[in-house]
Amino acid sequence: MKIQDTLSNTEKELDISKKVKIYLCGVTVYDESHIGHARTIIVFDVLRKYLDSKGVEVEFIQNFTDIDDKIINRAQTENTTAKIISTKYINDYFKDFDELNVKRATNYPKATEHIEDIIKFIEKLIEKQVAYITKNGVYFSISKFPEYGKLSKKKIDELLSGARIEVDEAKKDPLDFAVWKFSDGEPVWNSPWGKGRPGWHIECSAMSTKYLGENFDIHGGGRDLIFPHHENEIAQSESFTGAPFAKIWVHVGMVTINGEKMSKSLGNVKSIKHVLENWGSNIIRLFCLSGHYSKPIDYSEELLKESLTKWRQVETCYYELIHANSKNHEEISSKIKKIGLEFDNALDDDFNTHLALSAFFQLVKEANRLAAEEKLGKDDAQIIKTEFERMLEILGLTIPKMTEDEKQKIDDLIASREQLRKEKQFEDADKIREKLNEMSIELIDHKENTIWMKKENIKAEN
RNA sequence: GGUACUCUGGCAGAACGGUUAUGCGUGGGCCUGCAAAGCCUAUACAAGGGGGUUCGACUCCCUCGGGUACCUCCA
Repeated sequence: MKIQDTLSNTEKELDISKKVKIYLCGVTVYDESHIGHARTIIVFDVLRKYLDSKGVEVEFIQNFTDIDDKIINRAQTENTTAKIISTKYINDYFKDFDELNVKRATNYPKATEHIEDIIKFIEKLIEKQVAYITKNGVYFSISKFPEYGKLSKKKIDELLSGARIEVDEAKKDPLDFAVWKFSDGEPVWNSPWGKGRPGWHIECSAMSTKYLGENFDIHGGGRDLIFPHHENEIAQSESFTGAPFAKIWVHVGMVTINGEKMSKSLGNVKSIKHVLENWGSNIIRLFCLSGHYSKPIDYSEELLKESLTKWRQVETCYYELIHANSKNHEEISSKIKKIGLEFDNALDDDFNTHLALSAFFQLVKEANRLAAEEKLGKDDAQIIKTEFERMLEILGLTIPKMTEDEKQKIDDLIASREQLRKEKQFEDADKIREKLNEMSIELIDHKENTIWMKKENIKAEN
């Protein structure tokens, strides 16, 4: 499997002959998660499920930044503690992402629970003389890391001319960044240098090393983390170990709204909760996977509607497959195999989920075609269903399960409708159909039989 | 201002130095008691502008322009 690496700007082969170790920069828990977070995390979720499906063991670490100025500010305005704020939003996070059918990470380390590790990390940086102490805190000295800027492809003098860097006379270089900030206010921890709290970037260096070792396979996050976050992580970690940090850097493009970035100031942030309520998890996942992960994707009703159309086809396909009972038959196994290969090839080639989805929809179309032509036999359906379910699992799409009781009830209603139709009592027959519609059950009349499908209720559709 | 990425038909989005992408949408049809769903079929002569290389460029090179992101916290 090849993946584009931001650092070398080339495609790199991911070694799947042994356990794959992934570190994903998660969220700062000071507010609701939004659709941008969802995209990054869903992309990594599919990557992970794909590796799972190939039998590759994956260790997946995703941090929570639970100490940060924004959390503290929020706590102050709400007259509460940072701990309460971060706990609340971590709970919200799990609620949202469980509903999005994202598999839980191997571990979700939190900055506040790794202060010891962070302090040890900083101690070594000081020992190696790449970090120094000022009256404000402990700073990493970028002049001690000659390769600074290699990830973001920035030159140090160009960064300086950006002129938007706050001046701190105590720092040796304006670009030096804090690994430890002195502070008296809560929350606060003791350190060998004085009371305070960790800087932002240090937690990821300390925690990734702790859980995954010095050199792991993939380090990822949103594109906006390339600078300064990941650049600084590289500087710290490679200074610490003297060895290369992550093997492959993967960055997921931004979600824009009408071509603009989502931001609080523009007031265009779409929370996951809100979008879930209107569209549900399947549509969101299809939407997030509809473009190449590295490119921006524009959030629009039109695109979501397109995903909805596709989802309806998928639902139909599923119910055609489980009800298939045609006596006719068409040889399809080689075709299905080919589509499955296309799906895998797409993902192997820099994780092209758009092409993988089109392979998936080809499969759906093939099944629906056979059903329409009354040629979907039980055995054929089984062959297609195996492949269909494999893809569904990797993409993280879910078709709601129904109880046997519900199914029986539906079958009974269909049987009485059939009777009425035979007796040409169409008005009464249609009443039953309407009644089923109200239960989100849609009937599909085939020549030989009538089958039903349960349509997911999508609020935005109404 | 700098840096990175990007610019394909109404929208989304591929491949490839020379062949129809594909999907959504739209038109028509099939199926049906009627619907719905689904299927079939037709439909776009697209490549930001300008140059160049080439027998031939959407694909390579140069240049101009547009967009987004980053340069400050951000997935």
